[in-house]
Amino acid sequence: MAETKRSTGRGQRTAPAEAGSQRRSELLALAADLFAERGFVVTTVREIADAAGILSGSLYYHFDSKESMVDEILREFLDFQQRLYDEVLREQTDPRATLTELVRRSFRAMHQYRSAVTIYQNEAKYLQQFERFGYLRRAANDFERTWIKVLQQGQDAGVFRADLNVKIAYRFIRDTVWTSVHWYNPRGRLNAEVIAEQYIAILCGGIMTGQG
Amino acid sequence: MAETKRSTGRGQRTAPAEAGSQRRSELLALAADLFAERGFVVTTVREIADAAGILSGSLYYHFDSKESMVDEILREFLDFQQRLYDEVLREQTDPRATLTELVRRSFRAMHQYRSAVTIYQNEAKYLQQFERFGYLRRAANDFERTWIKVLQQGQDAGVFRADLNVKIAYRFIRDTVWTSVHWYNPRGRLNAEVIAEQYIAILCGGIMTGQG
Amino acid sequence: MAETKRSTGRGQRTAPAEAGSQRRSELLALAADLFAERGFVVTTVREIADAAGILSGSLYYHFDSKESMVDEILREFLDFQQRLYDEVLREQTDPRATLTELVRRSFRAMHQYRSAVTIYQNEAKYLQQFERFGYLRRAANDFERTWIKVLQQGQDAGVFRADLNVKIAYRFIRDTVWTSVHWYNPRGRLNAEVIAEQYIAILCGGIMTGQG
Amino acid sequence: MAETKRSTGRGQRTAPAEAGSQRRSELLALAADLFAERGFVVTTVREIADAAGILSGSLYYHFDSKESMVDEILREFLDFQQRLYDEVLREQTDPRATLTELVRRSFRAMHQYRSAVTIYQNEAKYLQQFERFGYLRRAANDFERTWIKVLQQGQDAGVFRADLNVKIAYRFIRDTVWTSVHWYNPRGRLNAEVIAEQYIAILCGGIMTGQG
DNA sequence: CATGAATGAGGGTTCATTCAT
DNA sequence: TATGAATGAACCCTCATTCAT
Repeated sequence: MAETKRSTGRGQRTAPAEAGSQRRSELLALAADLFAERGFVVTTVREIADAAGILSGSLYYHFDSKESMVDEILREFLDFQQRLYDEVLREQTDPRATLTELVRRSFRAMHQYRSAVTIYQNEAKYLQQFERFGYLRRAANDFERTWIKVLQQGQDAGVFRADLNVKIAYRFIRDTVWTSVHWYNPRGRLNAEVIAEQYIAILCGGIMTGQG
Repeated sequence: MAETKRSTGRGQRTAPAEAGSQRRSELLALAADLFAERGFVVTTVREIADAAGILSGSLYYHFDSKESMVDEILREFLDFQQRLYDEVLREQTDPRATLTELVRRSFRAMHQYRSAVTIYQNEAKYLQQFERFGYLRRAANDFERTWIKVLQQGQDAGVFRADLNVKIAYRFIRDTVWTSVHWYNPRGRLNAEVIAEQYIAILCGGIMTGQG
Repeated sequence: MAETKRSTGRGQRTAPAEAGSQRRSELLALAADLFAERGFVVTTVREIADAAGILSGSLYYHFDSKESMVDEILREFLDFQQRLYDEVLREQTDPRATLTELVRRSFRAMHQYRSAVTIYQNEAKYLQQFERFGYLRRAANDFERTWIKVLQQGQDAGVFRADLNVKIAYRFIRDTVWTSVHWYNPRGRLNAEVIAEQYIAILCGGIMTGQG
Repeated sequence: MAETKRSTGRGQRTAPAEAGSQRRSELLALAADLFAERGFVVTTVREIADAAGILSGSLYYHFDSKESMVDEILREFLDFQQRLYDEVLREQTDPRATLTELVRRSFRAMHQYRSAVTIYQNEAKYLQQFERFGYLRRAANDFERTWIKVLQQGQDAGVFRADLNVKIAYRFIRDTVWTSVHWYNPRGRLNAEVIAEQYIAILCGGIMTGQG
């Protein structure tokens, strides 16, 4: 029953175990991998529990809901991402350096938070429809503003081509960079740094030699 | 779903209604829009039926299963895409022209088969795990071979930069082009042609002016 | 998941079968008996389904939730009760006659809506805590006002003893009358009419001044 | 609950802590309040533990089960009630005095064992179905016999009206008196004594022949 | 072509209870 | 005495699918 079930109006019932617990982190990592690999909706709490070697009900000792698991996974990544962007913007002033550095660090983030990034890519649209995940949209908007500002400044400074629509260029870069998480293999030959440099090369100079 | 859920193994009863029927196409279009908008797993047959103004059970007069609906949707798009690529390869010989034409027509396909493309982007990985959808993987491989060949030929001919890893370049282009379906608005200011040309511009020449 | 489960924001999803259906009424009667006999919380949807000879999931073709079943059961009874009271107030003007008639018809209602009355007695307090059932409190207040007005008028007219606190008297009567549903046996020797007359006898002999 | 849910049949391990312990009583009082306020089934052991500032598992050091908590609560009240009735019957011989005294002391008991009385009213029917609580039925029967005897004696003596069915009259009184616990507010204006006297007034005025 | 009613498997979640520490 | 983590059974509900009419 939607209504008569939970909302007894008694207390908050925050996540049972403290937010910092060891076990929590382990379980969260497991869940993140499954959500990334198979999809949030399709992954069952029983699968997560199986992966952890416990029963599904036991997960609820640590978490309020399956929902709150993704929530925690995504928030952590988004916070990290936010700090990372802030850092770059503080350190760099040159538009080109800023842009390449944003790309480089995005790839590094992708390497570090691989599952979270995948989940973000795949599930954000679905999750956004629920109030609880409104922050996903806000974060996306913040990131967009950051990139667009850099691109605009570079264009104004004559560093980036004037014939480019910054909005399109932004999407071009964003999609290109972040979608790679879908095939990026952290243990493969093509590590994050290599890919980043290749992407930067194409972005900055295109694929043509100039003599086509 | 016969395969993804029940897997009764009872063999494929042919779809009750003729494959070409009018009503079928309408229902398929409705389903495609919902699958694209909300996701295949999350879209219920009842939602599709609601959209069509009938009851969910009635859908089974037209289709074997929810599964067979996506199947049909994806096959149609993939066939189209195949023909389109064949065409380009027949018409063009110049690597640069081939590449730009592939991009251009991809955008055109995206415009025409918007829902199908979205579904393909979002659900292929999920659907591939079922035998019935093995052709998705095969199609992806075919497309990859096509692009890679073009890129390789261009690189061999000195038209495309030699320092690029063709595999990475391929993925770069593929992701960049096809992911745009997620935000492409067929009724927006930025129509498919405009975006295509901007993408081609970035791809070929990069975003730098050369004086950065 | 509380949030990601239902609220897709698509359409109302009103009770699947029309409100007036035959089968609905049968199922509702079954549910009412169980809710009355065993308690709302303790009665499982499987028990209801078992009683109806179907599977628990099938109940959801007819009803949105277990909650909506009680809702319907209670509303129907409350509406009836409301009409019944209105009728008495329209027909009678003499306080004593009004009061005895209210008692008589309450017993008749109890006979007719036995399960619903029991559910109301037992579960109202629990259900009221949920917004959806706010009308239970409102109905109770309405009924209270009706009785209190009658008692007050009778007291003002010198028909009812002046030393009685009307509020206490009201509760006395209400509890005495309605609680009897807990032991009333519709097929027993003591039928509703007999009990009603006895109760009226006790009540009137008690609250009358002797000169009514 | 060992019996109501698990029924492991493993026999009653004696409660870990001494039956008379201080902490036990505190916990029991807390539990009683919650059981009375929210209902036995609906109250979770976690809620009780929360109220006590400990974890739910810790309750099991003090008590065998949730079941054994109500058990203890109800037994204590029932014992008290039994002694109280015995007392009245020893002290009084006049039917009218006996009856009014029974009412008076019932209200006093209600005041003192408010939560226990509420629980008894609300949950006896549910709990009786479990063997362990068979004594609830026996106690109810004992009480009934007591009242009926008094009523019968009064009727035989010509003190109570002859046209009353003693069984109905008993139920009338019992329900009227005990149900008031549902709205009785120990800190309200209408204290137990006031209500008792009003109830006695109504009752006696009604059931007396006038020549008592 | 469509309805109405059902199936049956599974999903997320709850909760009394256990037990090693 | 209490904690922390888990168990396991049950619960409400969803949904693709079936089928007689």
